[in-house]
Amino acid sequence: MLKHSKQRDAIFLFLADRKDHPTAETIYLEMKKDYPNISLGTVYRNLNLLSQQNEIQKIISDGGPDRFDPNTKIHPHFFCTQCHCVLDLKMDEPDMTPLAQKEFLGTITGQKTYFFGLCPECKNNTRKGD
Amino acid sequence: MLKHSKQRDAIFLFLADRKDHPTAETIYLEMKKDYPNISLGTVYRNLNLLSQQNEIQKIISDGGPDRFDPNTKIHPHFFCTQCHCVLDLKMDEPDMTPLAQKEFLGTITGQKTYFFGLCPECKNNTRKGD
DNA sequence: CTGCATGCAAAAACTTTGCACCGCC
DNA sequence: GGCGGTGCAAAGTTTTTGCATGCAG
Repeated sequence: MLKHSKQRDAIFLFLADRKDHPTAETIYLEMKKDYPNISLGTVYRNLNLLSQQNEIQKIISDGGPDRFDPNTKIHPHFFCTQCHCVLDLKMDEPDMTPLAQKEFLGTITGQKTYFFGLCPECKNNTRKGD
Repeated sequence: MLKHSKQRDAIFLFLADRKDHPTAETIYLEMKKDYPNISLGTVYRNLNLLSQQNEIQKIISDGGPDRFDPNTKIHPHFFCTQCHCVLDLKMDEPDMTPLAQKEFLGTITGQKTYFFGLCPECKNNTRKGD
């Protein structure tokens, strides 16, 4: 179990309230309002510590900065290729590890699933002729 | 359809023979043997072009450099947390897009699934007491 | 006091890009 | 000759890290 520190607890609590999968930079800027002296390095250090302890989840992204999710359950994320938003995606049976483990000789301990496409909003705003 | 160029074709053909999901750097170094003047920028440019055209697949990784796979079908990859190798993982029903699309109001056009854990080799080499 | 955590800034790691030149059609 | 592709190097972006200081137990 990870020890506690003021900043680490604050980062964890801050993230717990967010459903928008913020980046380290966003977290840093937002936290500065309450902790004016906090540094970006500390934010990165603690986000990495927390995700290593599986207290938060790191969302790896292609190109842009990584994002962070307070929900550590295995669940897929959706990346909009147009507006670049990142959404949670609800589906039955998101955990494919039992199925994947069946034919695999190693040991599976984690899974990340990402979908790509147009988010509901971009889909509606995109009409023929655009 | 993407036009052809000597280097682009060579990169594509080089990758087609590899099953180890090399990084851009590896591809660059290996290709230098046959194309001594090729540059890392060209390798990156063409790998990006090819993956945008879905002629190859980019494997996003946490921390390390991205990797590239000649197999563009939806299939999961496995990252060993110990030796950091990247393997293809065989499983039934790797394409979850129909299931994910069912409850999602946007449009899903792609999927990437990554598993993490110990690869078969590392599992065997890790015994109690290590 | 002791040790871990922090702030700061520099550096590292990876990737993209501007530009002049080259080669193909 | 025109145009896209290339090589080179510089710059960009994101993340990590070394080090002196700070704070909690």
